[in-house]
Amino acid sequence: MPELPEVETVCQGLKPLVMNRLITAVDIIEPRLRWPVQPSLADCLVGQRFDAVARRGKYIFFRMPQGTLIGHLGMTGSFRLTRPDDARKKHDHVLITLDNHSQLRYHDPRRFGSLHWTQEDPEHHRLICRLGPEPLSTQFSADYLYARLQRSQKAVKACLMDHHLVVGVGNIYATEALFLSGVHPQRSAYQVSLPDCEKLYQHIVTLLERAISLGGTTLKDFVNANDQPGYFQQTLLAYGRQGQACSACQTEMQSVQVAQRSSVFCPQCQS
DNA sequence: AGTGCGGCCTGTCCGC
DNA sequence: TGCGGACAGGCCGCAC
Repeated sequence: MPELPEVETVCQGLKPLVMNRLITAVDIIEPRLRWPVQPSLADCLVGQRFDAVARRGKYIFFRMPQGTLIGHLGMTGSFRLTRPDDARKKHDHVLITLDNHSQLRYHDPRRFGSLHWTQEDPEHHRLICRLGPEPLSTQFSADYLYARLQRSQKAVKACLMDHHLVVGVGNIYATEALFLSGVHPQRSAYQVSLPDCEKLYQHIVTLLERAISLGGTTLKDFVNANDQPGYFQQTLLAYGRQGQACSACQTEMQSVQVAQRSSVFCPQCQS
């Protein structure tokens, strides 16, 4: 499942492959994604050239002269570069043919991802304009986190995963940051102290930065791989470890539902 | 206004 | 071995 670091890696990997390439054809094989792909997408894209590839949260911006293609990978989405005549794989939904005899393919078994074309500034797009700050920007800080948590009755984990508060913190990183900070996922947001916010902030940043740097090491061949990066799974201390011993105190890790997401925690270390 | 939940999907895993 | 059902997950949009 692509989290922010994977999306960042995807962007950096795609950039040299598509930059300045002209789109010569677009085939929409399966329009039923998270939102139906606009039928006009093909007409909009043909003749456009890739000016830039950028990330905002978990969204990818493909900037072109007359608009921007906004992509989201959902749970299982991926882009890969193929030859136009390569056999289509199951769940290859959108094929974008480039002028150098290559083809950019959007592949997504669960179809939780999306593709949108917009002519306006993508920052003004309805899916983008209300997003919170980037976690690795100066807009995000312990003080900001504290101020936002103070005015919420929700569970702290639900807040961390709320993209209107901060983007790019999914279930994995929220679970890990809470464990490393000793904060119970179900604690009310307004009961998280400033020192705890400083810990949470620092762990979120460190986790994301480390994952991005590790993602970078596999950057070269990711377009050919499925999106199952194994690197972070080796270092996960809480996510997916229910029933196992806590790495710090050996207490059995437990799991609760928070905002419809499984949340693993150590009942001894987190309160 | 803030919060909670339904729904969109398929691959994987489990029990029978 | 085959089959059905539960589960996982990002995130919008609706209902309360």
